Parts: sequence; structure tokens; C-alpha cells
Amino acid sequence: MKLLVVDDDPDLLALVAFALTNAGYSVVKAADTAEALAMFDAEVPNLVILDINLPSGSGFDVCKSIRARSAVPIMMLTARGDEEDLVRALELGADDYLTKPFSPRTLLARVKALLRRAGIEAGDTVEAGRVSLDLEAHAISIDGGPPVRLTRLETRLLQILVAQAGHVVSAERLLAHVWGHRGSGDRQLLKQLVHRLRQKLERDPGGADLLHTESGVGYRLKI
Amino acid sequence: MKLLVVDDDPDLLALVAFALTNAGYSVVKAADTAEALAMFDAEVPNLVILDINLPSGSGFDVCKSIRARSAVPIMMLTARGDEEDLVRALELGADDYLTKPFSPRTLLARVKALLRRAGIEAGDTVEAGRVSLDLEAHAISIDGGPPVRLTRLETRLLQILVAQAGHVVSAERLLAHVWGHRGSGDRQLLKQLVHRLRQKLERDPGGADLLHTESGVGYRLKI
DNA sequence: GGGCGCCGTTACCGACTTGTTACCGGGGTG
DNA sequence: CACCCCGGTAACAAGTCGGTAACGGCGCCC
Repeated sequence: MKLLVVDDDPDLLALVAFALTNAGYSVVKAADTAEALAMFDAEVPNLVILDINLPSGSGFDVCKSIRARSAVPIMMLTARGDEEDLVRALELGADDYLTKPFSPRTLLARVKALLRRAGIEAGDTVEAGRVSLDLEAHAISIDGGPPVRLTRLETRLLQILVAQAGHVVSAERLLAHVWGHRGSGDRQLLKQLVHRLRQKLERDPGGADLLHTESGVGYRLKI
Repeated sequence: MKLLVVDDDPDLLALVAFALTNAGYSVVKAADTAEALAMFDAEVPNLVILDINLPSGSGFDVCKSIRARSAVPIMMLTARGDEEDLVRALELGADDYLTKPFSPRTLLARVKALLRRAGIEAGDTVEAGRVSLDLEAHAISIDGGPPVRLTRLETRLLQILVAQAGHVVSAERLLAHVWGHRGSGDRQLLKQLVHRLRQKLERDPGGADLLHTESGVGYRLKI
């Protein structure tokens, strides 16, 4: 689990990095806008912690740039009183925020919650209802049956569906999670992927036993 | 998603309630300490918005009382400059705060963020009287009967009608909420939508059991 | 180099959704 | 009474959405 922390204050950066490292996360640091984007591309972190007040161009630009190319969870750090900035950040696609000063305990709790919500589990297998998904082996087993081999994309799709099992996941979110947000015309990609997945998983052809379509919304993994 | 708003200023209370209702939340109001606690127990809201300056005993007591019996997210409203009050509120277990004056946009963004952070996914189900509306699955169930699938627009229409169940909602508001724009020439859209909805929901043809027309005003969902 | 799996792309079909136009009927008003 | 506004109903057309099939490029491994 790799986290990118962006802050221009070296002390705070070190503190945050220390707390996260101690909790077992792998941490990448950046001190300004340019470095943040470079690091993001180079390291592809699972979550970004971003100070809203960066010297060289504000944190907004970083947030927007990252959001433009990925659906990775973003947590903003703000000073008390920056409420307007905060709203802008949330509307730009940030997922959560933390008001300085904060305790390491709070930080960790939020990071964990955010990762869980995004369906990014630390473990190598996720389970929900009838299915057990092995993220490492790229395999899924249904009702304790024999494991079925999955492709990379199929695994990514199921990862979020299993994490949100029983709840509808919007097509946009699936697209963002599996492909990383390209043009939104790629509904077809999702259609194909779901279709191929169904052929693998559903023995009853046609009957969408597991992968349920919520028309006009998205897909849902039946519990 | 049910929110409890507590404020002694009737204007501000109405404003906040209106903004939230329009965003699709179901809103319960209270004007003083006693009412707030009674409402909290009776309605069990998913989030509480609480003015720090209440006449009969301060908002602190309400905050503490609520915190003593529930982990529901609490957002405090404060006047600018009440820094100590703010700190006290946060120490008492409030989860976020908002400094007056604030824009509806800010309010909404913060409420959304707070709900998300609390892991309460926006759009579970809304209930009122005989109906239970599943915003996630785009379905409605009447008198505990089998769920009826809804289209996107139908869901949006019912969302606000259910949130305002028992009260008339003006045609303008419905138009604004469902389509969100344009001049008032689009009455026909609303007529059609209501008609299609009635055909789906009312087994008794003609008898407007659920969707009641308030002539010259708008529509009302019967409780 | 040839098979094979993965996956992006195009095409087509049927079903549903939604906007639009037209018509009907009632109630109030000049 | 004629008229008109309002709400309900019907029918149509365009657009969208989801499912399925088929093709072909690409990388990989024998």
C-alpha cells in the first residue's frame, strides 16, 4: 500500500510520513507541485495526502491534475479557517479533508477509512457473500467452488464490486477504478468487460445471478 | 438520508432546511434544546447540524447529550470569532463546524463530505408513510410490497416528494429539482412524468391515491 | 513463427427512456 | 355561451442504454 504525501512544510511532511510509515504504509514524499505530479506518475500511489497551501501554485492544481488522470482517493490538509478553499477542493474531487492541527491517530483512522471506502484492501483476498476474490492469484471462487482464473481488468472490476457488495457502483466509478478515467465515451469497455465476466462466472446463461445490472445507474454484486 | 437541523433563528433554520431539502435530504427541524433532543430520539437522524448559540442552554449541552447516546456525525454552526467555543465543541465530540455566514454551496459540500467520511453512503433509502424509496437501486416499494423499478427522472421526482411527504411541492421546485434549469414552459414534462409515475404506482386507475394533485400549486405525496 | 489469451474497437439489435405534439374535458370568467 | 387556462391522456419520434457478436492488434510463451 503506497501513499503519496505532498506538503511544503518539511516538519509536517516528516511527521505525517513518520506516522504513516510506522503504521506499515509505504510513503512517497513531495514538497511542491511539480514534484508531486512527477511522483504521482512515477510511483502510482494508492492514496494521496495533499496540503491545500502549496507555495508554487496551490494544491488545487495538483488535485485537479491528479483527478484528471486517476480516481485515486485524495485527502486534503487545510488550516482552520480555509473553508472556501475546502469547498473548492471537495468540488474538484477531493474525497476527504483534515483540519490542521490533527493527531496521528486521527490521520491514520481517516486514511484507513478512505482506503476501505475505495475498495483498496491491504489483504490479498476479499470476500463478500458467496464469492471470495484472490487479488494476488487473480482468481475468484464462488460458493466455495473451484477457483476461476481472471484477467487483470476483471480482477480490478471485481475488486471494487466485492468491496461494495450489495450496493450499486456507478458506471463512472467503475470506469475510473478499472481504467483510470479516460474519456467518458468508454461505456463500451465496461459493457464488454461485464459481458466477458458474466460468461465466466454465471453458469445460468442470461440470468444475471451475480452481476446485477441497475439500469441507468451501474452494476451491483449480489450478496 | 435524514438530517436534524437545530437553530433558534427561524430564518436561518428555514434557509438551511430548504437548501438541504432541495438537495434531496429529508430534514427535521428543531428550535431549542428540548425539541432537539426529543426530535433526535424520535427521528434518529443520520446527521445533526447544530447551532452553537441556542437560547435555552447552549448547543454544547445538546452536543454532549447526543454524543452520550450516539456516534452520529455532528456539524456545529458558529459565529465568526467564537474560536474557544469551537474548540470546546470539537472536544465535546462535534465532527465538523461551519462559520456563519456560509453559502448553501458550502453547507452542502461539507454535509456531503461529513456523511461520506462517516461511511454513510448518500442514497440509501428514504421512507415516508406507505412508501420506501431506494435511491441506490432506483426502486420504490409501497406498503411493503414488491419493489417497482424507476427511471432516473422518476427517482429524482420521488426523492423530493418523499422528502416532503404530506406537503405540497410546487411545480417550479419540482422542475428545478428534476431538470434543474430552463423557463417554465416545461410544465408538460412534469405532467408526463407524473402521469407515467402514476401508471406505475397506482393500481387503482384514476384514483390519485399516492400522487395527489394540488391544483394550481403542485403535487403532494400522500402519507 | 505460430498459437493463444487479453482487450480495445466497431457494429447491430431490442428495449426502454424521454421530449414533443396533439387532443380531451372541466371549471372559472368575461 | 365562447373562451381560455389547467391538468390528464395518448401517441409518436428521437435518443439512450444494455447485451451480444465479431474482428483484429498486441504481447507472450513455447
